[in-house]
Amino acid sequence: MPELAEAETIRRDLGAIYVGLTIASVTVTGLRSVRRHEDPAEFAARVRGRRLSGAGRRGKYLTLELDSGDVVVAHMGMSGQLLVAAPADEVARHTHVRFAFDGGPDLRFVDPRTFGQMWVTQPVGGTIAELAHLGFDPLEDPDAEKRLEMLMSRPTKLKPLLMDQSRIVGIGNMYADEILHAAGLRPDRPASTVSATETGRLYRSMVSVLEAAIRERGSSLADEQYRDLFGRIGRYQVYHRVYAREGRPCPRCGATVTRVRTGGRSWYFCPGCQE
DNA sequence: ACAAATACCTGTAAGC
DNA sequence: TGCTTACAGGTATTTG
Repeated sequence: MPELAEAETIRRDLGAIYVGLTIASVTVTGLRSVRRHEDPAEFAARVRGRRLSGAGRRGKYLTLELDSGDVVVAHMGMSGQLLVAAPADEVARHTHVRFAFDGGPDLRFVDPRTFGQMWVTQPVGGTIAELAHLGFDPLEDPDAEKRLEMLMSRPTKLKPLLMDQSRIVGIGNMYADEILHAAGLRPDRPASTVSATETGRLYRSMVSVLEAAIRERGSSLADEQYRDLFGRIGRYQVYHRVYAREGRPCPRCGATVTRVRTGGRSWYFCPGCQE
């Protein structure tokens, strides 16, 4: 469930709490969460006893760098949470993986829908093979604006384009709608019809929405499924202008926010000021 | 190349 | 009070 802003919030807190600490033990109780490993014991054995040397992010994927050179890659899927816990704390329902640290709190992976997963892998020349298909980061890549411009020659509709992780990473259903509203562009607009001026606006909207969302520690919706490491909800949902606001007035032009369903997914936009 | 539907799961809310 | 249905931020794969 976390998109870029939520993953980035988790990454920063993970780094602050756990980098430098050694993983004392790993307990896997949910086999599906480590499904890339044939044997969950192999995952645990490769991680146990290693010191965490860094906490990174590639799109919505979190990367926990180990002193062995291995990297634990984690994706929250729709419902995954990484939570700090005291060793004595009761183990919550749907807890699939537990890490105990020397001189630090436990880290627990809780994921009811089990779309999330984690695995350990060895990067080759700094590249994680399983993440090699991912596109550019809208905030981290210094050439992000130019790369976005290059994508605009395609006939693809803007929303699926923004959400395509092989082109741009980190943007999901929610932030795609918010970014397109901020840019004043309809989600079904073919990218190839977007002018240079509009592309500039799209780029700046992408940056400003994502940066603001990170400042507010991400978005938690009505179900409050997104939680940070400490179990706290985000604050950016307060600033949402179209997402999950069907039937309400657009804060910019007053027209009624519309929802259309396609591909089993909801698209929210304002028919008044997005063109 | 692109668009839409489906599969993978569980939990919750809404409707009857 | 049940029971059924729709829906939920993710990715990957299949079908048209």
